[in-house]
Amino acid sequence: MVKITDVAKKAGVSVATVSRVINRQGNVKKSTEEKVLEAIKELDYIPNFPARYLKTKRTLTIGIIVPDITNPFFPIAFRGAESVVKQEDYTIILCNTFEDEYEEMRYLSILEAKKVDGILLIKAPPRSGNEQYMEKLNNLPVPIVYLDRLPQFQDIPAVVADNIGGGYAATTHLIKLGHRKIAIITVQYPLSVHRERLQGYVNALREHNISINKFYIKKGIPTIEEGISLGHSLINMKDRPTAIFATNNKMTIGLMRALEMAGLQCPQDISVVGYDDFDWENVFHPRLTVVAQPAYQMGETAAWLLIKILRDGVDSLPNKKIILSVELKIRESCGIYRQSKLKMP
Amino acid sequence: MVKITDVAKKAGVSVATVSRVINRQGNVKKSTEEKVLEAIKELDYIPNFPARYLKTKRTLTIGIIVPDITNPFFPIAFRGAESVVKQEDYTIILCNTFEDEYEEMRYLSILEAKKVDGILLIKAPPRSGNEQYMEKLNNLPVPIVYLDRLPQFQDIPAVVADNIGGGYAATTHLIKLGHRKIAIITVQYPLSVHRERLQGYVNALREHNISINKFYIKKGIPTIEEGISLGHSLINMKDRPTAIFATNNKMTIGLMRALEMAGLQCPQDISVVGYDDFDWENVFHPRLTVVAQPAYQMGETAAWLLIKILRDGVDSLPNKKIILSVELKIRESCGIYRQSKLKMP
DNA sequence: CCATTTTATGTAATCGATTTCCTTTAAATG
DNA sequence: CATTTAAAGGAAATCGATTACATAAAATGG
Repeated sequence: MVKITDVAKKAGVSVATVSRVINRQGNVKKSTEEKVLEAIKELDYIPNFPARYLKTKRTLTIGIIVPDITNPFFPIAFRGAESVVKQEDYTIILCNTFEDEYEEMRYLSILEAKKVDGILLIKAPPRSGNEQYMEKLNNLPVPIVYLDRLPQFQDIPAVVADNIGGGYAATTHLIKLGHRKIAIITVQYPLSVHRERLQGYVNALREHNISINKFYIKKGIPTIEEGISLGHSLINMKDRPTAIFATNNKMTIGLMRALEMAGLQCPQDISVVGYDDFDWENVFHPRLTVVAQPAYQMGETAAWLLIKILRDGVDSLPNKKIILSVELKIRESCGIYRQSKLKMP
Repeated sequence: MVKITDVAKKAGVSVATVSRVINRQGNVKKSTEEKVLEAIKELDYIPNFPARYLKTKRTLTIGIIVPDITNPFFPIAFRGAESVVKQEDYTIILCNTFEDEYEEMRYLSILEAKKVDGILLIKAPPRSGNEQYMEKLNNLPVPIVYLDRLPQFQDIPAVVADNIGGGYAATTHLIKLGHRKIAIITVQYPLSVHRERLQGYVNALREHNISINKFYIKKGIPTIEEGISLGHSLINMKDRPTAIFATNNKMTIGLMRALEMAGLQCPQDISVVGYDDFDWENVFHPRLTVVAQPAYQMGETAAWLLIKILRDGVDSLPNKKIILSVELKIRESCGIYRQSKLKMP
């Protein structure tokens, strides 16, 4: 492996000079700079980052911790983040936690040991009895920006979507179409995202004086299978809902599957609002009406925040929490409610 | 930051002893080991990886270079790879190239500089006039395993899917349904994957004595927009094909959109076979008949290969190239060809 | 032209671990 | 109990960069 001393020897200068050229700190004569550059090219020299870290304390690496990279929301957010950090020559270590806080803890320690310059964290649901971990999280030696999910109402750098607004928009849309029996399929984890979407749903119902039926509120883990099973349990209710709002994309897929298995047509027999907007949702049928989150922009913004913190410190931020708005995309999975058309089980 | 000397001081031993305990090299008395472990816990010490690298020459980090993480194939492969490397305590730097070989070159240099232990490369299409880069790729100082795409027929460690088989299976399926006018939408990049899928298509047609209509072979870049545009051009042909095989998942989505825009029903008016199998494809309509690749397993296998190389050297491999088989999933997007039902433009 | 300032370059310490080599201590052996 | 052997632990070199400090060379000004 060619190292800085080799370059120095070849160029006939000291390592200090080579270093100065590489890090363009000035105070190098034009002609020597050329000699050094020449030697670097000749030898195909690249500085050794881990060695460099020892003095500079920077790795030019950040970590992104996500619950599940196969959920299409996260790759989009990842790309958003990557697009901004690459301009500063950062590179990203990607970690999957599978919604498991222990995995998150493990990865966090590793990232700390590997001396990443900062972390973008999409939090796994907190486990009860693990409060001292939150304590640790708040005093991490490395800057951290929360993305999408806010574990508690704390004043920490974070980029989130307007989840209350999303839940509210979806539910209001269904109410305006005449639905009164509106169910919700959401996630049971103790995370802001899900609390807030449910809150938006409740707000909308309250505002229209629709009483809240607690049996219409189904919670589970965010998987397709769970979507199927919760979908089934709603379909099989005596007083079956005429519309269902699913607050998670994987559960939405499961719900659609459950409807199909039960022989129910969407939107004729039952209306559905899903969450997140992906390419295929506007092509295959039924075209889903969804709450679209600005996934890419969320990633960008979070990365931008982190870089700002890295550069100017956390106190330089005008406001730590950034809320991005969502958009209801009305397509074909919601119908007008008409008593006559409703099949009962 | 707490370092090994702090631990040594606290435990009343030398740094050498602490190091021996951490790396469990033996020759440490039980009682001293306990003292050291105690001090480590007390001080919350984690070894500094970049510093450690200087002596060990290992970062416990690998790089994965993908063309586009928002294409659902890649997150699945990523997870497969992660699932195996995490057992060896590796962590992954993920790099997106956007099918741009220059981006790939840039990332490769960075990964080299950051001293990753190995690289999993899903190649961007080679640019002409960039042959010396392939030369470099073949003599990289860091072990590399090719995944999915093989730039040339070389004897390098690689894990690929049976693309000829995939193209053949899809086309044969359509032929068996009575189709004779079978078009293909594929990718123009000079990569094995696409060459081979097309080869499978050609093989199947030849085998059934169906002449190859070069106007039925459409090539473009792998995006939804391109799928739409190539779909349009096929639909608008005087002698419109009765079936279309799309060899890329994003182009498949575009194709479906084009059919819809033209008012064509699938499978009644035209049959479609797509590529790759994702959750939603079995739920939304038309349910696509697809060639399913073992994405997760491909990631696993490639990671496993890489780790084997890291452990035992590249010469320890029984065979460098591993081909995994694909599966034709027959669903509802292909119909039996009947002359009478065919609408002509 | 010389004193002084500015610019250019080199020497050596340093970052935080691992590891070789050596010394000390303990255990085993006859 | 003396001697040999094995186990335990420490001192210091080392990995490949950056950088503080020292010094040499060039530029500037009177």
